[in-house]
Amino acid sequence: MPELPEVETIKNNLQEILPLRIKELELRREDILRSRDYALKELAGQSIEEVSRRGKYLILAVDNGLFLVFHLGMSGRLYIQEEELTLLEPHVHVIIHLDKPFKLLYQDARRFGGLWLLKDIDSFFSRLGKEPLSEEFSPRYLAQILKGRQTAIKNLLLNQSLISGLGNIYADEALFIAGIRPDRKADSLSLREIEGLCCGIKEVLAKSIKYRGTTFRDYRDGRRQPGEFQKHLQVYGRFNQACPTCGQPLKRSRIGGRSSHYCDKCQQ
DNA sequence: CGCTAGTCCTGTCTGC
DNA sequence: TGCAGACAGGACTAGC
Repeated sequence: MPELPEVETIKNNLQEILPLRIKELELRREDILRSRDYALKELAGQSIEEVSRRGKYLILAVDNGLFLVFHLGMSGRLYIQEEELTLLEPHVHVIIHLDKPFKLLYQDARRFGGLWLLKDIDSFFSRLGKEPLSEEFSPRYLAQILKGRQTAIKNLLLNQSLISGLGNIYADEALFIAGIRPDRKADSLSLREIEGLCCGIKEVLAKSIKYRGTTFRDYRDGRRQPGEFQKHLQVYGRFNQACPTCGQPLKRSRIGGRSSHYCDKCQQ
């Protein structure tokens, strides 16, 4: 699914077309709306002035203080389509009709994603951990959240209440950059390894944003274009292929129910 | 509290 | 070609 770099890319796409005046939000499947602090009708005639991201969530700020929050789950897409193009792809669950020659579509085959209509986003996002690209996300913070944890480091990187925005792809890539096996107990990392991991996380996320995210299958950006970072992945999805550093075939195993990709030789 | 396994969905790929 | 089963980028929960 879209992880931090993919959601950031969509955010950047949408920022270029602001402001967006909403004519109507058409909800084509009720269960996509996860919770609601206000009625859909309140959105009519309002304008979206600001788009932001928190973890893997995309936040559209409406000018009367309301918020539209999307999470794209595994297969969600949020993209613009010309207004006169009435033919819809399957699984388009939300259409935001705009005062412009295009509309904003939310498409999600697996429906793990969803939409929240919120008045107070602070409490909604209070359960999320630090943003990995922020200055606050430091080796010191990482050391603090690893301390005493017996779970595999990979599991910890995916825990959104500790670090918000990392998913399976970038967790594997960051661990490879840092030379740390994904099944290492979190508590067993040295300070040096923690520093390397902190750098690795920031590095891989920043680079992926530069390449507009990773498209394995489903992901598309706000213009419905695939990303390019899949060409730069070093371990994810490369089971049995040569390690980019040492040439040995890469390994794959299951950690916390998720597939993990790593090099037996380069990661300790 | 920490952690694991199961669950929600559909689409795609693999192997028989 | 058909079909069953595994698997997929996430996150919540029940239960130990």
